[in-house]
Amino acid sequence: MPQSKLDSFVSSALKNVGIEEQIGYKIDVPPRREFGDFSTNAAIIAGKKLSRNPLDVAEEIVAALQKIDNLKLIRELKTVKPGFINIFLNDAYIQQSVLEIHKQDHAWGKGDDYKGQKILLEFVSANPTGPLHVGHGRWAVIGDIIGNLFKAVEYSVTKEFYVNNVGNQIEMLIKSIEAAKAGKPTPEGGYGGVYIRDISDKLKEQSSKIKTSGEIIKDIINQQKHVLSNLGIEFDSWFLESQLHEGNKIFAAVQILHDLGKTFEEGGAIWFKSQETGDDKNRVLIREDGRPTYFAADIAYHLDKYNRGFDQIINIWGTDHHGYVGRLKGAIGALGLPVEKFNIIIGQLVTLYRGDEPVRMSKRTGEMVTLQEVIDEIGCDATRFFFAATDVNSHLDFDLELAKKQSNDNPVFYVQYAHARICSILKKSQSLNPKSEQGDIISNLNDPAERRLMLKLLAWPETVKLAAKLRHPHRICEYGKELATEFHHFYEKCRVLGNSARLVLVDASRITLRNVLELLGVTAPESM
RNA sequence: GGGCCCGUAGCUCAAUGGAUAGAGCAACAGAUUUCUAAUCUGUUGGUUGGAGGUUCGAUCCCUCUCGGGCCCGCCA
Repeated sequence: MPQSKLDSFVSSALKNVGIEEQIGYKIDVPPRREFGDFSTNAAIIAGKKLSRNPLDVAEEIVAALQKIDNLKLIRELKTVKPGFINIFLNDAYIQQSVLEIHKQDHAWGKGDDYKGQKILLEFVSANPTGPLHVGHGRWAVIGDIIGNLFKAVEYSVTKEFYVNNVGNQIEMLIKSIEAAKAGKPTPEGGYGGVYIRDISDKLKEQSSKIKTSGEIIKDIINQQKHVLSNLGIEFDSWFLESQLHEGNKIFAAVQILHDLGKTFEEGGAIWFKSQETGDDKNRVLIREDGRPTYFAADIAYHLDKYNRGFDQIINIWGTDHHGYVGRLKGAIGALGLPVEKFNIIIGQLVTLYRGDEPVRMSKRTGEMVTLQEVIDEIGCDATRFFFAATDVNSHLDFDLELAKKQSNDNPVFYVQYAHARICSILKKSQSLNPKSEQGDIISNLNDPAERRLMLKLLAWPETVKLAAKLRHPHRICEYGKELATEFHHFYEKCRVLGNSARLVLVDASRITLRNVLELLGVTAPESM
């Protein structure tokens, strides 16, 4: 597509001015239309490198580009101000590229940049001590879409959910349920809330299949799975912490650290020398009473991930775990594993509001808004789009009132509406115009609105590539909104029915919008 | 006390170091004999928290500062 093609042109033009290496220039869509369809700062950077006037360098690059392209892709080149090169594309090239969209159809936007690389993506990993809440929803959606982005660039992705089904929290859960069953108050540090009562009520029923603590946990996990599936999310792998205990993998991992001289004993406990890796203090691996800590289990878990042979291991964690990042990376390094394969995406938390009032989540009282309630209230599509549309580095204020209220002019509907509108046109065109022919009609697309729409369509593959590289699902949402805007604009300006070239363009828009929504896991309705 | 993230229009958020900082919502004024008005066009709205610095160029990088969120367990 134009941008990647221009990129190869510019990089070979740079050789003509004596720049062979990567200098980190960019090819952008400029802020104003009169600056061209694309622009590059290559001459500015090259000028600095060569200690020459950037404008002179720009002229030379332009001359080289003209020779390379031979007037096929580029209609005009302009050098401006500090040394930008503004690029105007040939209409014919843009028009022909639109035909490419039809050929690629479902593959349109996908690439094979990372073909064959195996990647493990772990996210959500909520404790099986209660229902998923709104906060989990953010990671669920973000993780799922990052997974889709990775697949779009041909990573082989495994989506994994780690279940902490061992430890104090589980014991506390069982105690809380037993207390509720006996009509006693919630124990100190225990869990409250309706779901605890639900479980204890179930336990009282003669017919209930749920009896043991293992079954209680399993039931909670199944409920979590169910909610995720209501959001369109299926994990490839559910990794139970108990597997590590049963397989004796935790002690094995600690043994490796011990053999490498990374542990010591003090106060009856075995410690990891995490201070050597930059931690504030050393951390316990095996407690005084012989039980391993969560940290030890997590080390074993990540060792297991490495042993499964992934090229990249990625975790999505909330910022409440950020302090733990260095420690775990330190342990991985201490094991002699390649730390650079391991990346943790830290996301900011969701603050829930009901109007102006923040809704405090309390474990104790169990006062929380569950993910399922949100899905029930605003629907799967809106929930996904809402969580995906914001950079994970930003705090997200989730106002339930607003989410409900907006459900009618929520951006997701704006994008879906464009798709539905298109389907309606195409349906109508079939009855009016049973044969839509090919040929050179595509060259009739000369209206500015048509051109803008075409250029936006052609930006799709680059958008996917960049979003995958930066792991930024929100860029896909942004693109969806922009494309919908361009389409609606085009629709107002240009009558489609009876115009074969425009029908081709509309169908290309349909394909692109559908692929956008597909990547986001949002339905692409044919009517609304 | 130490660390991580954030601060952009009234509100919710965009902007891979680029050109005159953009959308949606809200407010105001318009557009429908016409392919879906869940749409479009226009107006109002900004010292990018503040002060320095680096750079041809800073919302973005560095230093300081103010404000907000989160973390600093032999919890998970």
